[in-house]
Amino acid sequence: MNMFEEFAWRGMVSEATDGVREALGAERVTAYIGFDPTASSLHIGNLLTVMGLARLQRFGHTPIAIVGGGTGMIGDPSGKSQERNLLSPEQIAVNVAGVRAQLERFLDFETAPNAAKIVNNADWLGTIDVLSFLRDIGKHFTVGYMLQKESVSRRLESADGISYTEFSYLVLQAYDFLQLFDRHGCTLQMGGSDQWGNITAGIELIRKVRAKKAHGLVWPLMKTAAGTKFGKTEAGTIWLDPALTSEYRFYQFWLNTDDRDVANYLKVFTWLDRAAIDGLGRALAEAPAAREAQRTLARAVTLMVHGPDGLALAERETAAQFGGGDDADIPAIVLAASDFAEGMATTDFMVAVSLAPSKSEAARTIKQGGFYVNDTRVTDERGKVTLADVIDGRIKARKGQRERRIVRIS
RNA sequence: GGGCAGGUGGCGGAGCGGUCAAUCGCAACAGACUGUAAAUCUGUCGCCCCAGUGGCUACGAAGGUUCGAAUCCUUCCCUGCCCA
Repeated sequence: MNMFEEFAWRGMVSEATDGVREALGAERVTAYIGFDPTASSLHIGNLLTVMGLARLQRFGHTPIAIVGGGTGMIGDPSGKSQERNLLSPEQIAVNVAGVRAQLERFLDFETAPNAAKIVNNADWLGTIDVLSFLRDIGKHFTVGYMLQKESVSRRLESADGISYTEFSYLVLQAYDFLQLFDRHGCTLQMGGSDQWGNITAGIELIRKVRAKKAHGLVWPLMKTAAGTKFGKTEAGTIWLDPALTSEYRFYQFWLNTDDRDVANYLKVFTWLDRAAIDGLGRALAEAPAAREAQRTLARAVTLMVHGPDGLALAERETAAQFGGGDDADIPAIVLAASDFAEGMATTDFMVAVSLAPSKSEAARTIKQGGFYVNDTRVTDERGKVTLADVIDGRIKARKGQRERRIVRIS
């Protein structure tokens, strides 16, 4: 099975240029994917992209990750309904460094002959002057062509419009492809299907100025069965950086995967082969409550992202949170005993342990019967938490069925 | 530069002088059910308190009219469409 077929069965081919399949089967290809440095950490939406590069490398091809230090200054209109806020150059520099460090965990940058590379498009976008850019690159794009791009046309039809800045993005990304073609012999660009327009623009540019054929391959945008955006939860984005999303939360995200999505996720986010994934699909159909498939998914992805120690941490905390484990494995919040000398208002307590964003909300949760101290439902929203609630130096607090906190009193 | 239409809560979108902290949908939160799933049903969904026919802040910004303004007027900022 060549790489294209592998991608196809994993559901990672949405559109591809003619000849990609043959090219990937016959030769050693250099391919790239872009990463937007909009944050200092990658999130699980990017993980899909990272896996694309990692798979590419395993098939003997050479992956290039391009960190968009230049294009990040502009903002890609694809898939965005509104103009983006521009980040400062300093912030982008910080983000580029963070993203680069994370990528190094997934790709092999050492082993020849197909070691991965990371490049920053600020290297060429930051140095080209306006006149050269307009003459040498801009000349190859007609406005009509650009207007036809879905990313542009949709924004034109929206109430917000599109600025000249974002309108130009397409050309910048096309120029990236040309640069990588010239510098690294890169002939394939991959990405999510929202990138198709940008990718084909690059292919066109290479054809026009170098008279060479380049390729594109995009996968479908990941959606959840429930129709929500993949990778977002109530708590926000799931980041790869454990400082932003703990190993436990990361693991839990995968464990809570909808039955209908789990097979797709296994294909995309793990290295498991077809037989293993089919087997897990059967297990899920026969014993859905066991959630064997979800468990395998959560273990595999957590191991890959956070390593064996991170996985162990996540599993210990899971055991503690959902029975059977030791409470000591749940990170405790420390509050001073003096705060409780005269009792702390329950609503203040909830805010202090971040189980409620405001006292009003805390009071509401209590009224609705959603707050528990030491597993006993609290009924008085104007009551207090006192030292009498401390058991073995700790207070257990819980909102709803799943949000738990261990508070250590010192 | 001219004309027209707009800027309302996380999003979409009502309201167009008092009864508006603001209809409704989505998202979210709690409860029931359950498999830490989905679907469904119920409740909630600006902040604060001494919890009330309570206080405060908020309908792009700043002023003004009025007993009273998200709603009227003025200026400014921003967006879309059309014309130049």
